[in-house]
Amino acid sequence: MQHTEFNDKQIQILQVAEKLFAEKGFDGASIREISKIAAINIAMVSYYFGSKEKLLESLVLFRTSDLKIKLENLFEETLSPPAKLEKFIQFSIEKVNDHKNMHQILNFETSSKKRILDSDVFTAVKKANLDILRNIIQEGQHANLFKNDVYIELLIPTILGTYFHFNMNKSYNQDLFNIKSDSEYDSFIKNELTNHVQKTIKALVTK
Amino acid sequence: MQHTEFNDKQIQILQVAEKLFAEKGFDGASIREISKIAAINIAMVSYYFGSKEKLLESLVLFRTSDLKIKLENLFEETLSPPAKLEKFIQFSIEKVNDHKNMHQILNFETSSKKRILDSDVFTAVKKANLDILRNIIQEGQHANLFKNDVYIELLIPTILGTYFHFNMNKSYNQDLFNIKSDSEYDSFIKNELTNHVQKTIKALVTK
DNA sequence: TAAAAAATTAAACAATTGTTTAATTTAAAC
DNA sequence: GTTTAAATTAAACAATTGTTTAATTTTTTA
Repeated sequence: MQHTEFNDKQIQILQVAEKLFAEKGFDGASIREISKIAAINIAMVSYYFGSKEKLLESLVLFRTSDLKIKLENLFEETLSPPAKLEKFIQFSIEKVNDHKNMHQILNFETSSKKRILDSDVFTAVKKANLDILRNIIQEGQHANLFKNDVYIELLIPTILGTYFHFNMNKSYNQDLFNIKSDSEYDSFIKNELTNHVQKTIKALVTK
Repeated sequence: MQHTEFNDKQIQILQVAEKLFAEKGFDGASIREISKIAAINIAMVSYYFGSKEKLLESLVLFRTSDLKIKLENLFEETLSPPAKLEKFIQFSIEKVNDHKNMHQILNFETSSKKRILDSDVFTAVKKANLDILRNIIQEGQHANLFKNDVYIELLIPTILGTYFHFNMNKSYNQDLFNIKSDSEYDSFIKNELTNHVQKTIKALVTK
């Protein structure tokens, strides 16, 4: 399946598969369960996608465009480097949180030694985002606002790692921060956590 | 299985299981494969542990003591708060990296909605470590070295999240940082990455 | 409306899964 | 040395897995 043209029923299957793969892992989610929840016959998965593995590949293909964070225009804007940096962090966390199920799947699959996901696309996306951040930092350095010894490549692990770690320990954090609902959790990420990361990175790079 | 007394053969099985669970996930690793690599009969797993799920529980029990980072004495030492903070970060990353397989399993299992791991032990360990960090920060605040508006609870996600994110994108990072071997990767974590996290946290909390 | 294509279904398929059995070997106890 | 317990084995077990079949229904095409 090379093109990204999926019909309604296929999209329905992909959405259920995304949820279950994220919740139970690729091996933990069965086609029968996916079919049941998606309210389709078991054979339809093979009919549409060929196999379970190809279903995963289709899902990745289906979501790939969403993963491409469009931040290029951010660099064009007439904002100060610190303001750009703030926005970069906010948008990054926001985007990743919007597609948390897909990222949960990718985090497992890319570190799993069972299946090899063609990661060229993700590598390209990651490198593109890194370049944007690099431009922001360098612009700030030329403006004499940022330090010159910033390890730019390690900023991304701190920005996204903070988010991922927070999300991977959801129930623990819900207890620790007294967060009761899922929407409240999302709100905490959008406000407190994002703010924390922004402060952290700015403290690190600002002169 | 309540006590932590495992014989040699049991430990052998647990070690292989830990490796395969980490590499392929709990559902992705089969008892037959574990048995084959551990060079034991398939029935021995049931004989010793009861079931595959209980094997996982035993594994968690087996490794739980290792997860308890003994940092209490660190707080006793006559070091400056910044030095203590540095050591806390170094020890934390070191310990987690030493038990990366176990943490890989736990990261997946605790966020999985399929099996519910009794996480009371981990919660206790996490809270104990958080208390140690809290003490260090507060000591630094009293000494007028650290800021007063530090969001202590969010420091851990940044410290460990940076590490986890770096490890979850191993092949990408090996390419990005031109790291060729596994030992070189460990060395990078021990030096560059740890140093980056130390700098980051210190920049955030230092006045 | 008739023919062709696509979609959907229930059933069967073979392979793999975790688990148990019952017999045998090894080790420990007396 | 005999008896008892523990360890180990190959085989069978039932359940679940992903996948395919072949028949049927629905939709599209002409």
